[in-house]
Amino acid sequence: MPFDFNLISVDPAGARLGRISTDHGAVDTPAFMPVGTQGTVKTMSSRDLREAGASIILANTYHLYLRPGEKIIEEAGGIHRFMSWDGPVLTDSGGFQVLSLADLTRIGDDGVEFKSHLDGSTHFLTPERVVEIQLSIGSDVMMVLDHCASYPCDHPAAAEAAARTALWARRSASVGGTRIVRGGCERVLFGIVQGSVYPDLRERSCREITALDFPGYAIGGLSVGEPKAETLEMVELTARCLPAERPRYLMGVGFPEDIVEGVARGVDLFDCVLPTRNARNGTVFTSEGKLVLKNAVYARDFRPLDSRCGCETCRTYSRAYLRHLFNTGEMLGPRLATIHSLYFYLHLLEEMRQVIREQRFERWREEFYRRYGRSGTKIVSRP
RNA sequence: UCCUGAGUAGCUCAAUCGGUAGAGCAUCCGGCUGUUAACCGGAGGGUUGUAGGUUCAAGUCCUACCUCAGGAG
Repeated sequence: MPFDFNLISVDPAGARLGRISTDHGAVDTPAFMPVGTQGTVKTMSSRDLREAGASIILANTYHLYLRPGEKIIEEAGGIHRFMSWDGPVLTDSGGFQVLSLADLTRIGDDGVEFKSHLDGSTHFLTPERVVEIQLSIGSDVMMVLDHCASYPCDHPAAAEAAARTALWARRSASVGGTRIVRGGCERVLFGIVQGSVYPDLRERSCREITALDFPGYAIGGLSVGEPKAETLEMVELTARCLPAERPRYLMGVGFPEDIVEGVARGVDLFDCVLPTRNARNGTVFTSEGKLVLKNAVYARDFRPLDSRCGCETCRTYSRAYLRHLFNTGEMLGPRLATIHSLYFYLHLLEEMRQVIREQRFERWREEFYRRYGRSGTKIVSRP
């Protein structure tokens, strides 16, 4: 089945229900993509991911290119076979690494020069080369190489990054178009909108990118340090400029409340390291807010992490036990915490799909905040 | 009983010629947004075994005692 996006319904509030079809299966949207940068969602097996409710995962072109190298993944039969994940895979282009590895990069209109964070070797990546690498990796959704500007970023610099992103989008699409059939599977290329926090730049970027007719569009360069109100304003504005019949992907977002607000503004796809990274570092997300496992209050708290959760961790283990695992440095701790937080995220999205289907997203959102807290960062009730 | 060595933060140890006590771990608390992250940051915590002495000044030098370890008998 070729790539397709079917917009099923739109809630009166603006939230969208849809379905993405790929040769590796379907993704009901709005959806959250667990981040598996190096071809693994840290601590999670493929079966764990399925049981947590994942339908699509994200991997990173830059990291896989450095290690093990895209040729090895190609020899293995592609990323799906290599990591034994038969669902859809989206690969990020490495555009974010332009920002996160800023000390090791030099950027020009031709492309980006990376100094490998592993061995210091230098690599020059062009937008064309990044598409070719992703074709070798075998992802279902490829992202164009973009220039993700830092924050704060003045207007001229943001304009330059957005213009470069548009130039690179054209060059990316010139490799084989925006839909490429390879190995019996259709691979699609998503464009990325930039423009920092400047409405005029966001609008211009939208026009330039959508002119290239990508099968999907990402909103990039947000949640890089700007105030939340600005993030939401940019999401809202950008979503309005994007074609309704194509999926919209808000890159790198976010906290549960950020995702709820993104869905409310018509976003279909999200990814973020927060549920996995924070879990490994001892903080999990629950229906009542975040829970910092290492805190002493949980030493004798024998309740599950989240009484409303049905994950393996919550069905089997207590807060006190998880705290013990973290305090002793046992590796089961990060694993059980990751299982929980991903389950929580993925089921939060499932819940949102349900209420959009039933046209009651707005009321549900109020209920969510009553339980979770407006700030979304409160410590859950003490024992 | 004698000889030698050692007693400093909860633990393991630093501290120059005598100059006004630090670190790692542990504890407690934060942070983490397209992963350079099982990571990073902060805080609390001391009558330096006890009692004297020398000195402007003692964790440091001297005396006695206490405790521990090793050795001798």
